[in-house]
Amino acid sequence: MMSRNSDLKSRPARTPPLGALKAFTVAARHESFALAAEELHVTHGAISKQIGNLEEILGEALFVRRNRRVFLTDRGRELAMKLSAVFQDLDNAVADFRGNQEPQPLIVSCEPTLCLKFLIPNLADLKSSTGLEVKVLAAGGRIDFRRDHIDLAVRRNDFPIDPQLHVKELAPEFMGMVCAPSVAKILEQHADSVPALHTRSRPEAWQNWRLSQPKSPRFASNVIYEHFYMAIEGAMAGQGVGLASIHMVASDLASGRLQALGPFKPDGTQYLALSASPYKTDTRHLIFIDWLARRMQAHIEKLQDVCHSTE
Amino acid sequence: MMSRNSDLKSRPARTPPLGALKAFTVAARHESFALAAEELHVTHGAISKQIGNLEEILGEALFVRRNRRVFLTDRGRELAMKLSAVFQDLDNAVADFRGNQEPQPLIVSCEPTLCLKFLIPNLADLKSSTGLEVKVLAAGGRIDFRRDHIDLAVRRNDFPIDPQLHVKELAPEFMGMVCAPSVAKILEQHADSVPALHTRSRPEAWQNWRLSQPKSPRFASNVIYEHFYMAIEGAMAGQGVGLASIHMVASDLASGRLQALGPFKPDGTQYLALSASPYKTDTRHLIFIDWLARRMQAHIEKLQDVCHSTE
DNA sequence: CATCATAAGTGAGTTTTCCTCACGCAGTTA
DNA sequence: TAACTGCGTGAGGAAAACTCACTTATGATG
Repeated sequence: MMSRNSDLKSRPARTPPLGALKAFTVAARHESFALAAEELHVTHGAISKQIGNLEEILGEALFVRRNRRVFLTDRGRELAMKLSAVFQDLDNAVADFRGNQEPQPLIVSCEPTLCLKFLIPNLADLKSSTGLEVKVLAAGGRIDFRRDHIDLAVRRNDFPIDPQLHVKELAPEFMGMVCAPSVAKILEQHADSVPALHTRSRPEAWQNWRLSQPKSPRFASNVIYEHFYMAIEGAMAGQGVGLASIHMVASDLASGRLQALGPFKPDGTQYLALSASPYKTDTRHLIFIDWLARRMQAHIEKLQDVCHSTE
Repeated sequence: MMSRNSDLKSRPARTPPLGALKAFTVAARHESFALAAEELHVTHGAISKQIGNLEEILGEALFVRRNRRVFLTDRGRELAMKLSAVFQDLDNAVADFRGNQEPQPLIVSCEPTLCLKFLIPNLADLKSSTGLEVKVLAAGGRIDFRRDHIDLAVRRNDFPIDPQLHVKELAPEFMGMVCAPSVAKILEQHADSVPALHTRSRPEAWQNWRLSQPKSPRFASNVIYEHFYMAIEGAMAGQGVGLASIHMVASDLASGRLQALGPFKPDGTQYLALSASPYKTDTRHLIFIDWLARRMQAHIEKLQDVCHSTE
C-alpha cells in the first residue's frame, strides 16, 4: 500500500518524458488522437504510443478507449488541466522572450492589511497616473515568487530576507497611537477607562512601543484582535486605542475617522519591494516601485501635520 | 522529409525542442555544463550540443563562453528565469497528480472593492472557522484562470460567462442607497442639497435604480468617483448619497458609519463562483464556496433589520 | 615556466527514441 | 453488407540524442 509506482523497476519519481506530456495535453484538448496527430504533424500511431507509454509510467489510465473514440478519464482530465496550464506558460515564456508579447499586468504580493487600507484603494490612481495595470495578491508571510507567479512583493524587513532577492527600500515604518475622535475626548480625562487594542499578527507591537515611548499612557485593559485590520476597525468604532502604521491609517486620519494621539515614530523597520529578477529589465517594476515609494513618503511628510495638531 | 523542410521558412514561432529547453534551465541554474550534465545523467557534450542548438533556433547567445567557464548573458538569464518557473510548475503538476504534494493555498480572484470591503477583512474568520488558507487576487474584469493561476473567481453575472467554466451561484446582488448618519438628517429636510455619488466602473447603476425605484428622491447634483471604493468612502465622509451593494457595505452599516436610506433591492444580478475545473475533485473549493455563500446570505438576511429601521 | 587539472567545443560513430507504415479491429454510417 | 472512421500494434527505419575521444583554452601548482 505504499506507492504502486515503485513496482516499476527502481524509478522513484522522475518526471515523465516531456514529449509524452506534450502529446498528452494536445490529445486531451481534442479528446482525439487523430486530431492531436494532425496538430503535431505526426501520425496517430505516434500519439497512441506516447500516451500508452505515459500511462504505463504513471501507472494508470488517462483515456478510456471505447468504440472508435477515446475519452479522458477523470484523472486524465485532472492531469490535462494542470499540464495545459504549464505548457501554455511555456509557450508564453518563449514568445515573451522572443519579444512577441504584450505587457502583462504586474502582480504584486502584499500583506493583507496594507493591501486593504492602502494599495487597493489607490489602484485607480496608479492606473490613471502611470497607466500601469496592477493586480494585487493579498498574502502575508513567506513569499514564493515561483509558485504564486508574483512579479513584486511588498514586505517589511522584520524577518530574514532571502539574499537571492533584489531589494529596494520604499519607506520606513512609522507607528503611532490612534483612536476615534470621541475616544480622544474621553482620554483627556479618564485615560485608564480605555483599553489598548492588540493584534495577534503583531503581538510585540505595544511592548516595543512602550520601550521607546515610556511616557505614553497606560490603558485600562487589553483587547486582542485576530487581524490588524480588525484592530483598526475597532479603533474607528471607539473600542479603544490602537497602535497602527501610518501607511495603513493615512486615509482614515485624513478623513477624520481616526485621530492620532501624539506623534508617529519610526519603529526601525522598513518597507521593501522585493523582486525575483535582479536585473532592471522591466520598466514596469521601476514605475510601480517609484509610485509606491512616493506615496509612502507622502504619508510620512503629512505626518508632521498630524503630530503638531495633537501635541 | 517534405513536411519538415517545407515549413522551415514558414516556421515563425514554434517552440524549441523541449529537451533543449530543459537542458538549458539546468545549465543556467548551475552556470556550468558539466554540473548540468551530471544532474541529467549525460555527458557534458550532450549539454553543449543541446544548448548550441537552442541558441541557433533562438538566434542569439544564451551563454558567454569565456575562460574555462560559461556565463549567462542577460538575455539568457531572462529566459532562464521564465523557464525555470515553468519547469518547476511542471514538476509540481506531475507530483501533484501523483499525490505527493501538500495542499496549496487557494487563490481566489475577486473584483477590488468586494475584495476590500468584504473578502480580505474576513480572511481571518475563514481561516479560523474552516482552517482554509486563502490568498486573494484583486482583479476585476475578464478572468484568465490559466495566466493568473487562479483556483476560483468571484464575479457578478453582469457579463457573458465563458460556458466552459464551472459556475456556482453564491447570492443575489442587493443595491441600496447609503449615506453618513449626519447626511441622513439633512436629507429629511433638504433632499435637494445633497449630491448623488456615481462610480465610473458602474455608470448605469443610478439609472437602473431609478427605473425600479421611481419614488426615490432626486438629488442636487452628481459627483463621479473613479472607483467604487472611493464612492463608499465619499458617502462615509458625508459627501452625498451612494448606491452600494449590501455585500460591500454590510460592515459599515453594522458599525454605523453608514446608514441605509430605505430598503435594499435585488438588481437582478447574482454573485457567482467560477472555477476552471468542472469536477469537484477539490474539497477546498467546496469549503470556500460554502463559507462565502453563507456569509453573503447572512448579509441579505440582516438586511431586513436595516430596512425596517428606516422605513 | 613547465605541468597538471578543469571546463567546454567538436566530429565521428553509436545508441535510443520516436516515428511511419501497413495492417487489424471494432463500431458507425450508408 | 460494404465502406468508413478512429485507434492499437509490430516491424522497420529515420532522426534525435548521446558517447567517445580528442582539442583548445585557461587557471592553478610546484
